[in-house]
Amino acid sequence: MLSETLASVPSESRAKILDVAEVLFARRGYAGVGLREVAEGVGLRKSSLFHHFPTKQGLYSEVLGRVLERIEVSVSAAMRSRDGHAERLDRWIDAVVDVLAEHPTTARLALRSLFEDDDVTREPASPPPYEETLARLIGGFQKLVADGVAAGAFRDVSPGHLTQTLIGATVYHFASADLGDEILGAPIFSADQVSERKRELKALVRNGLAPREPSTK
Amino acid sequence: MLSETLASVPSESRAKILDVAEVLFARRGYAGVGLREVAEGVGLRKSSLFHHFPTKQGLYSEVLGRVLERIEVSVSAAMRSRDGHAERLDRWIDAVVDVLAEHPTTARLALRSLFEDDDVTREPASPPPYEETLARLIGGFQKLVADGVAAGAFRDVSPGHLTQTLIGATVYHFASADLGDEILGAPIFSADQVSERKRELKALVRNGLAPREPSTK
DNA sequence: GTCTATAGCTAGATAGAC
DNA sequence: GTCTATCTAGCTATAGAC
Repeated sequence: MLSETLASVPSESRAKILDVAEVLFARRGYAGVGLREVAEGVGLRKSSLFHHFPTKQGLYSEVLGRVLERIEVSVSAAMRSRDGHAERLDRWIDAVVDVLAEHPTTARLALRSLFEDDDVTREPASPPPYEETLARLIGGFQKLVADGVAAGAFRDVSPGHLTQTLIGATVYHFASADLGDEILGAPIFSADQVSERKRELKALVRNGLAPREPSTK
Repeated sequence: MLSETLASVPSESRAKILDVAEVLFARRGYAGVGLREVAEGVGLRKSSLFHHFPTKQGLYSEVLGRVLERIEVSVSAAMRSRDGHAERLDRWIDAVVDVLAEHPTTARLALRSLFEDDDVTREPASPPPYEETLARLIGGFQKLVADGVAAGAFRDVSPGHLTQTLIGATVYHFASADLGDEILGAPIFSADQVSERKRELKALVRNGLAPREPSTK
């Protein structure tokens, strides 16, 4: 237990490598980044990286895993509440937007993990370790929507399609960088635009999912 | 004029190269694809590609250009109508979903052009030729929303944020491949799921953008 | 844990025969 | 227009000294 605690403290180099690699992989993807470039960013020689990460694939997997776990921590914390379905959906949006807005790398890497799935990590037939995290994240959201529909809090939407829509609306948005800035006319990562993103999304979803007959209220 | 018509007929090899490259670039991105692989798919030797496309960057730019023009043709045809704002928004969604659903490569390449912008084509400082097409597409949609808001057809949403949301909801959706299939429990490119995508999106947007007080209607 | 050196390979691109 | 042959440069990864 004690030794595990000590062992789980990453060496300084290891943490630095992960940080540098995260920035580069986010920008240019797995194939677009060379380990030489990573090493230079860290201040090491290329071959020293192999002491900490035996393969490039392994490094990439760990980078993706860290990012997805970061998202899951934020989201699962926000969904523990016992509020109504609409409120929990609001909090899901808040949590996802906040965690994606925190670091410019997060959404880009998450997006790559969502649509590049098999082709980057394709050579080893083993399933990537971060897929489990991803499945939990998506499953949790889908259940929230399905429960809300069943309870009559939302109109009869397809949980799967709404999931896809909200992933696109959050992850794509914060991955869009320069183009997003141009479309909004302001930096997407600025505090103003981040909170406006939350407001706009929550309003669209609240209105879009409201049951047809405003029955009880 | 006549010579231009003749010259604009692409040689068979040229067209084949573009087709093969489109599939590969969609799957693995610019850096992830080697020209040897492209040549093999076409049935040529690697060096023969350079007769048709002097650089890899040029080939990639042409592939992206074709894809974005394909989208623009479909979308601009659908928006020529003189209907109301809500109806034109419906048609925009129909057109975008249809063109993205037609070929599995389209959305993936479009997505790459949207969020990888500067980093793939980064070395030559010249602006990529397909950016103009992209700007027209996005500008057209933003104007439609802004006009609809000004006319009172939609509630007071941010055109920029809605643009981002709908790009994500359409382009990301059809780029998500295996994961999308898993989330929907059915192939995203199947006819059923394509028309359900249209229904779900149009319903969400119609309800989500409806003015607060159902005034005139 | 970091280094130098290097293996082994593939990349994009060019030269020139046919 | 396609080919073979080749150039230069980059890549991931390994070996072994310190």
